[in-house]
Amino acid sequence: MLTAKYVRDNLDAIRKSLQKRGSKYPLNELLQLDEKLGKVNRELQELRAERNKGSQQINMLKKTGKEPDKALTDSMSGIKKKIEGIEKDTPVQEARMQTLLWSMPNILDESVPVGEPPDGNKVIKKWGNPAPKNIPTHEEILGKLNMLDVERAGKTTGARFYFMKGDLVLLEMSLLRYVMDLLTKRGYTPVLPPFMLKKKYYRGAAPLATFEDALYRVGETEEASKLKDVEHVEDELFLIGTAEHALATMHAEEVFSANDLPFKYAGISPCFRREAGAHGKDTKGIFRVHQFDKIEQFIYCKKEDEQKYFDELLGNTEKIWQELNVPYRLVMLCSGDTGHQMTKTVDIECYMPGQKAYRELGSCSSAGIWQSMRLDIRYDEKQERKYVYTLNNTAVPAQRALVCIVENYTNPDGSITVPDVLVPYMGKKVIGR
RNA sequence: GCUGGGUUCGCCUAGUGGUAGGGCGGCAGCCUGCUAAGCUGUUUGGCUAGAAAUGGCCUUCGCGAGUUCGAUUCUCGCACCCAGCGCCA
Repeated sequence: MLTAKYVRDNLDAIRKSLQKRGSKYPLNELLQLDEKLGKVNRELQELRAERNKGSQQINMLKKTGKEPDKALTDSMSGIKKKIEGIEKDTPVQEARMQTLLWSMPNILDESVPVGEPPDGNKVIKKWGNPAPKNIPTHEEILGKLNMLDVERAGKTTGARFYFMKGDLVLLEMSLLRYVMDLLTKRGYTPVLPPFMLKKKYYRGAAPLATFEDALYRVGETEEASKLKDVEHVEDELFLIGTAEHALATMHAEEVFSANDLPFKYAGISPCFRREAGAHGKDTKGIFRVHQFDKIEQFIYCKKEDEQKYFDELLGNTEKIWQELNVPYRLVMLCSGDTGHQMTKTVDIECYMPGQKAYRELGSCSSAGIWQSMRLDIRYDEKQERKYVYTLNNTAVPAQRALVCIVENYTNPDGSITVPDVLVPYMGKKVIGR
């Protein structure tokens, strides 16, 4: 549950973090509102205590067969009126309070460098030897092999959709199965989640702003369409933008014993994104699309294990790209680039020889307790009940990874060499020949 | 879509217009002494007093509204779950 108490208890850190992010979040409004509501709450508590006492008196009298006298019933109805008077004014303020709490950005980790992208981001590791190549775009290469058709998909569905065909489809399946096998060996449970979530739960996994420019809405009811502005309409579904969001909601409203943790999941799902803010960027091919398949790693753990599992998640992804033999680098995102609900993020960027640039192929983040507070996911340890820490990292985004493999493995004759680790899954060493 | 049943602490379950009880599990302690058991307490969230130990109060029976001095209980609306029927890959 989200409470103002959390804000009071972490006020210094929150204030510092908001400043670091350059956020316009109205913290002062929240604090003033909290003070006001606190006062009202204390007043209400006293009145309720009085009411409960009076009710007990009446109860005792009735049990002994007596009726309460007029003085008592008069004072009781007086208290009732006072309570009703106070309660009448508070819902609007409380709703505002909830809005403020829900929309508060996460507290940035100490290690996040201050700055704005792209200059503020820091390269923290490099692997492999990037070598630029003069080659056609992936769309041309795959188009010639009759494995990719974005034109027909553009006609039937729209821009940024695609038909993948032939061995390219099998290559994707090989890639996904290879990654899933690697993660399973490392103790991750494969999960095929629902591809849609109720807003009530989705808003606990990702900030509300996501709904406008990133998510597709489905299953709108008549009531929902009439009451678009009302927060409490729950009967709407949103297509997931990533399995992370489904995996975060999977354990909503649960309490674990400390011994049960951690939970390690490998979620596999299509991802649906509106890409509203990306006009003109990566418009060719399947590098940036509205629908793509992805395996996502997700961990629920105790506070003290956060760093350990962050490193583990990152290590898994590094292992995958090392085995695929693609040069990559790790980039620590700066304060201006770190997502609203994350405490810190390290991007993995793979080298694209054709584009002659490193491109983002995944994001490893800690959400701290941002998600678990909103989704009520806790664990008991000793006498205390604590919020679970949630971490997530891309394992492999299939379409983007295929672009990367095509650029790295394309041959002069137009065929594509299958990476060694995928050969057992693919059943051949070259496709398109 | 229709009809019926349900939603109570981490899990299971009782209950009633008047302080929400029991079991299991967890945690803390005691006793004991050996591969386990027994006993006691505790187990929604928050406000408040105190240096602390520890108190006091409010809140909590899916959500919202109503009736009432008082609602977990009665009434109305909503959500979700389950079963059956219908439809269906």
